[in-house]
Amino acid sequence: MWLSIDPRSSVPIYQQIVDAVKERVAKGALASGARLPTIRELAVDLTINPNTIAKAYQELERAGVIEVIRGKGTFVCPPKPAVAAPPQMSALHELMTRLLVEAHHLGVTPEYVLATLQDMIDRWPAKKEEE
Amino acid sequence: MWLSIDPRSSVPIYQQIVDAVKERVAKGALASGARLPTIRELAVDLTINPNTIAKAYQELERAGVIEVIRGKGTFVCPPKPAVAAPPQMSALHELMTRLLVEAHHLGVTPEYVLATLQDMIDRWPAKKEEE
DNA sequence: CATTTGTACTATCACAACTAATACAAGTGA
DNA sequence: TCACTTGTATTAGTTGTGATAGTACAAATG
Repeated sequence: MWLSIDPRSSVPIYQQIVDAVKERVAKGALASGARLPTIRELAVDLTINPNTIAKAYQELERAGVIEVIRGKGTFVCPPKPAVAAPPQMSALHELMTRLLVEAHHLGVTPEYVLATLQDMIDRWPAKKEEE
Repeated sequence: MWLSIDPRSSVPIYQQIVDAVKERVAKGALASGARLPTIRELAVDLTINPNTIAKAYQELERAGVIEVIRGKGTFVCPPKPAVAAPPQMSALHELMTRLLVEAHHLGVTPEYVLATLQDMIDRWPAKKEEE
């Protein structure tokens, strides 16, 4: 299947699902319009409660990542138009601060972080260069 | 004072303390050798239970950020030597992935993330240029 | 040796995550 | 229209974590 969950992780199951779907969409592994498994299917597949899947899907819908249609299923939303600095930029800012703070305590220089991030972007699966 | 805690946050209090201290150390606001408040002082100051502070300090000690000495107090550890790629690099890798994934769903381009991070590094309080 | 500082332990409360079971609502498709 | 599929809602119960409270202990200071 396309999802692996660790029930023993301290990260809630529904959050793991949210993160996994977000990452797959961002990397292009789940294209716009793709259909996700139904709540009941996924529940059987991962042997977890349907309510937990439902919670994850609701979270993803609030984030604007998927669209949920009763009787049909759930689908990946079209990508947002690129924006320079959205109001939620502070969330990204916070992530970046945490990144630099963690790096500092691991003895990693900011320059190395920057270079590694650049490299990661270059290798990003959904790169548009070849389109 | 030097710490503000939000008891209503979903982030555990002890975690807020850990994050705040780590950030201050990384930014140079808490220099190596600086003495932190005693557990009991902080507990009174923040009107929270001493056990909670103790938990935060233990976590910080495990992370190698502070050194705890009975009868004396707790002190900021000397900085780690700069390293290219430590074994814990995967933790940073994960943070960077999350950063790029979140950016994608906010409609922010990787290039903008990179530029903002560069800017953030330039403005980092503990910059060594003027030494 | 009194004091200061951190450590350890046990009990208790509150809350969030998860499970479970059931009933309901809305759209599909013949 | 009607059986079916799909998501939604509700209620109840279990479990684990965070936090409080109180007490006792250990180690270094001066």
